[in-house]
Amino acid sequence: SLRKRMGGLAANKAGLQSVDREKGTAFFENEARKDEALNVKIDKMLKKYEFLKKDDLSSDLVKIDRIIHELERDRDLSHIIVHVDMDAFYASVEERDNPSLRGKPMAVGDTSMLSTANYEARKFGVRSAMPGFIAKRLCPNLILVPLHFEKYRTVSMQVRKVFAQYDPNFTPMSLDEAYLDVTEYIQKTGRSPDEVVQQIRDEIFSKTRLTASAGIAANKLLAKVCSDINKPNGQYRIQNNLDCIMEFIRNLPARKVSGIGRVTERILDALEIKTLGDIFQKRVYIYKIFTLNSFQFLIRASLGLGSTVVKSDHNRKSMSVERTFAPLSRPEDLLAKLRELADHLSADLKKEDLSVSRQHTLHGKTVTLKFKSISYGVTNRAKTIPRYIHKADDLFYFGKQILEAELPLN
DNA sequence: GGCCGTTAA
DNA sequence: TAGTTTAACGGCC
Repeated sequence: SLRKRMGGLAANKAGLQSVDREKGTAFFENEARKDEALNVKIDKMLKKYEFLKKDDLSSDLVKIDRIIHELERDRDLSHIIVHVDMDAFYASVEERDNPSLRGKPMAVGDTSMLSTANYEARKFGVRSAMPGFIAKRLCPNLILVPLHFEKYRTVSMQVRKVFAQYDPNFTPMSLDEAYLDVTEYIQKTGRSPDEVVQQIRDEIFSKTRLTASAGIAANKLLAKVCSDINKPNGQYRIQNNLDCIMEFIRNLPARKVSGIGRVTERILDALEIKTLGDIFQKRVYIYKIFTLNSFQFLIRASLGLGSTVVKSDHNRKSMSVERTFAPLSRPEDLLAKLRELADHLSADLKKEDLSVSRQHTLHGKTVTLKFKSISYGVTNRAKTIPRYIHKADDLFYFGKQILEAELPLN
């Protein structure tokens, strides 16, 4: 599909949580609304949980343990998977190229949003995805450096060249992160996983003067958790051995698993689940309360199971562009904004077409418009077209239909 | 198919 | 003064 998005109507100040959010702003009000909605959802789950506690769930448990037996039977410990993650990537690139920044709290981004903070700044509670003006209050001496994407892309290409030598089919996850399957390389060279990964990191450093951290394990889920353990500039391995994996998993906070975020953490917490070990213990309740899909995901995590497939080919499913801008409500202003976005998106489409050296390989049939209101509420409106489009005029035309159906805004 | 929510970087 | 952007996926209707 193809999505066309339109950011809207931004404004205001800040919200709060502990240090980084302030009460009494539209942003905070919106956060509070979302929070309340989550509380309601959690309450419902909790009610169900209290009922289930009184039930006899032994037949469910039999069913579940049959599922688990099958998962266990398919466990694959034959791969050595590596997750490599550059340390504070954008910030490190900026420090490298301007040594006067070293040792000082610094973040890459602007007053409205930060991409990365260096470790000095993190000591003050400055985090990525934090607005720069909030960060400035936490750390008045914080130096803000604007983004230099071209530079990060160049560095990323250098790093990827290193990866390719160890696994030609490595999976890049972003400019600064990738999964590698080094099983073959290790068989070929007869060297140890730790040694090989140390060498990858050394090579990255000698090519870029930047440090990376890495996790080594039997699958991607575990490797990803591991790459965080000795960050920055370190690596950690879980042996390809069931006992080692289980030992590692048992007391691991659920939140460490990629895919378990703030909301899922809070839901699990309400069910008295903190660690992956707890997930396994309470598997019957998870089975009864969550969808089958979510149950499968959580139970696999609790067993330390994860994908061992590392491949480079990737099919994009959508492309989008969005902007947050000062409040607008006049139709002609909104249409002008839509025009900009349509032009921008079609240019992005074309750029990717050219990089594959073909013409108009990318096209889509669903156009989505995203609206953000002055109260920070977000709504999407989509329309699927009976043909494929890619031209700016077509994006604008169908975007306009969606927009006009929503007018007047507010 | 449409819309919403969650997650991640 | 000021709270992003892009992509993917799941759930539900």
